[in-house]
Amino acid sequence: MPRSGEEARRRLQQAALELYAERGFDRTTTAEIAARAGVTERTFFRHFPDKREVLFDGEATLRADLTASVAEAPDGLPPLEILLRAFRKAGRIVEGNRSFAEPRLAVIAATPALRERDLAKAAAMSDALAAALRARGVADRLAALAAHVGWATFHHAAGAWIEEADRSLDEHLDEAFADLRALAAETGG
Amino acid sequence: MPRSGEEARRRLQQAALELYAERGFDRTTTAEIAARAGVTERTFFRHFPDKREVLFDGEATLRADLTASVAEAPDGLPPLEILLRAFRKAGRIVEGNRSFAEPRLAVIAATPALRERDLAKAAAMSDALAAALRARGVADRLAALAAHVGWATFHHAAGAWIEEADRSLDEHLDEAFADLRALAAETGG
DNA sequence: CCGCGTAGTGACAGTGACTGACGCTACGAA
DNA sequence: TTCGTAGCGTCAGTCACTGTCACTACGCGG
Repeated sequence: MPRSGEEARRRLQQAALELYAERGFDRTTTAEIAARAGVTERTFFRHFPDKREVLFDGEATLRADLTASVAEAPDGLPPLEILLRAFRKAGRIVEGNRSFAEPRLAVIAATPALRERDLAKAAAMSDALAAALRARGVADRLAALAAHVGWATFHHAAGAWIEEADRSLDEHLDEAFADLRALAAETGG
Repeated sequence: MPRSGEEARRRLQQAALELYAERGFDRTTTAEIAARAGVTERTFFRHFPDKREVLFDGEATLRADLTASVAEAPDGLPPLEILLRAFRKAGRIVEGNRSFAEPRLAVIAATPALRERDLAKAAAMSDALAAALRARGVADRLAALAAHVGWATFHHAAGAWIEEADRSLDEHLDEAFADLRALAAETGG
């Protein structure tokens, strides 16, 4: 069949997303995904380590992009501002994949096993962002906290963007970070 | 009353923990766990929904205890203070299970699949604590934030308590929450 | 134009997690 | 004693995932 393995990879992702959305994650077999993509089950596992990972393929690239942005940010900015700029830049790529991101989020929300994987990815992302901040001289615990809260805020903004189609991801990002600042300004009680 | 299948359940947990620690999680089969516990593999899955869950059996009880403590706390206390008191009370039970908790943490830290489950349990715990706080009238987003941060702090204190045997869990809890207050008092940078 | 290495794949066998169904047995209540 | 039932054993089956080998289409140097 086709010489480029990248082609089969994309077909597998598309087929998996469709089937997960149609029948649900648990009632979809990897053999069915492979069949719809026009390959064998064995090829599925050559491209993806397991049945869940097929929905999280972009995470490694996104993580690399974000940490690179953090590293390149101008000096003198507070941690959350550095992160917001990185999110805005990466958001352009995310915004182009809306037709994939939308059903993807719905499927993840409906499947405990996928929510679990999503949490693990979020943790890995937080760790990577914290390391990138520390490399810029941000204090240890502050870097961890900023990375954690920052990613959670991005995650939240992305969800809001999916639900509210007519506004841009940037708008949702700005709003979410504004909410965060307001929340932090409250003196608790 | 049931014909004490609770006995088999405890033997299964003990056997699983031992085998995971000896050979590692991936190289332990559920059949081996069952054999060491003196039952069949089928019985393992009657007590636990999957191979991971056998290490997280106390979580539901702990969650119930904590949310009950939150509900019963006196009025007028700030959210984090309510949580700290709940953690102290629940900590007494945790402290009695040190011989189980110690190898358990080591195995979880060494196994990606178990770390994933651990994150999911933490998320469930945060949600439950946030709901308990909201039931007391704590504002929506503040409840979520306090629950999240509070549980993370408890988790951290429990880890420190495992590593440093000679000090009590209460001491570690107080120290962790003191650190948290200091961190919050810093005006960023 | 011709071998020749290699990346992507198909085919097949095998392991192990997990499920459903059925029957047995010990215990407790009537 | 009898009967209901909870816990368990046994067996068969599905499906996620892995190791291995052979094949085929290209890419490259000759």
